[in-house]
Amino acid sequence: MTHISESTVRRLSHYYRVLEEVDAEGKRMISSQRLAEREGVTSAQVRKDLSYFGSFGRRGLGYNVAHLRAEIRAILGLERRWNVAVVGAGHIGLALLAYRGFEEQGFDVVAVFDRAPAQIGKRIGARTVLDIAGLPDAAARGAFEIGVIATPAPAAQEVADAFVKAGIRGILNFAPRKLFVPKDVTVRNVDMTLEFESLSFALAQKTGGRRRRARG
Amino acid sequence: MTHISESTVRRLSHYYRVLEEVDAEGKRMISSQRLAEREGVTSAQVRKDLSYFGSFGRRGLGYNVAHLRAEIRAILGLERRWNVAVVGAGHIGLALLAYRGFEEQGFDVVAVFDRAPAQIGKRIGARTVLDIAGLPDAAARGAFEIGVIATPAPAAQEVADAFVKAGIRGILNFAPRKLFVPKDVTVRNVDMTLEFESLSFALAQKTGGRRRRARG
DNA sequence: ACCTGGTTGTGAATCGATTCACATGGGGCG
DNA sequence: CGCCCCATGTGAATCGATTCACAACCAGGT
Repeated sequence: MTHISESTVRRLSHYYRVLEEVDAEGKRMISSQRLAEREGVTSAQVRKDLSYFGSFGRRGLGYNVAHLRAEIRAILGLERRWNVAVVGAGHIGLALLAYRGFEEQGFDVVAVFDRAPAQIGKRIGARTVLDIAGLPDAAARGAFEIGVIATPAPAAQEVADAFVKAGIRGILNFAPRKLFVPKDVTVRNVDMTLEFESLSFALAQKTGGRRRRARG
Repeated sequence: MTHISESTVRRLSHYYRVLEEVDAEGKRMISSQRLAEREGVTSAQVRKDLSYFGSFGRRGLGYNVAHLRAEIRAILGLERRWNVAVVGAGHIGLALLAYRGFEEQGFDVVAVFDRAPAQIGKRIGARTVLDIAGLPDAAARGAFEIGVIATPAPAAQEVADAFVKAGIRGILNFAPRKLFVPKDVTVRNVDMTLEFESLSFALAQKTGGRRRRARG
């Protein structure tokens, strides 16, 4: 398949959400134009994104909401459920465990690992924090397909290496550190500090009248 | 100033982190090459990013670590502290409040708002959950410059509108919904479900041998 | 003072993603 | 049936970001 850009995949997720809503509103058909408006992109963008995977619409009519929704669901691999292991039982790890939204979308957090003896054995809802030493076995057993890194930055690469070694090929990284992994492993990063800094930059630009390129 | 792309700003944040580490390691100088390696980008990218703001290096020598760090700090607007208000005292809101990392980088969560009477008045660490009705006054008083939306999706746009009306120009949105704001307001989105879906897509591609463009 | 090895800063070239624009196909109505 | 309006799917054009490649520069050694 011609390579699909990350932006396209992200937009597909967005379209999927809009379609869920539109479906709930009882609408049968939707045009690329209206789908686009709800996500703040152009209609050509919507059509181009979809065209990478097939042609799902009907000229003159638009897209059948339920059908397109099912197609995107299949494209995104959401027809099955995915098991997720979280490493790090700190604040982010706990928030992930407490949040039910992922289960609704097909992602089940089936295990939590930590390194600190103080954490191991602790119960969190229905789950027990496991010793990180057990990670390779659990992964080998096929207990999960996605690994989440919710540790402090210094431990992140180490945990990533453990995931990779255990055969995990999808990693969600919350640690503010670039991870190096083989190219058949996919990493997505969520870095809230970076988002705050990005806002800080934008605000400083606006208010500060930031100086131009100071040469010399 | 020639428009700075979001990617450039994000990379600056990354460089800043690397410089903190390198500084802690006691190194005086660093080349664009080595700075690049640690973030998995090219040295030309590093130099180009920096060149938008000035020329901070010395040919033949590289960059002075402490100096470059200070420059990026200034560029990102991190020389001052920023006050943050969080709307939504659910799991994400609580995780943000519990995490100390933001304070270290200069972001103080000074207020938490919620709509539900059951939440209002509740104490969270040193803070008390406030009635959302008080948001405009607090913002008008200049109590905070950045707003975080940690509500369920249906409430997100409404909260964004309230922030905008109150003069807030930087919003961090955790709700899985596109926000529409005037163009002088900056929004950054953190959407964990979307990241999971992006991983799901990648994994499905790998294992499934996903079908090609099905025409007709 | 000159040469050598190293590194920046940046215009030009390349690459990839977005947008344009239109031929193609579809339904409804008279 | 024939006409009109509508909306998709997609090649071509555009736009923006990344990478290339090299002149300019720096320090240290001889």
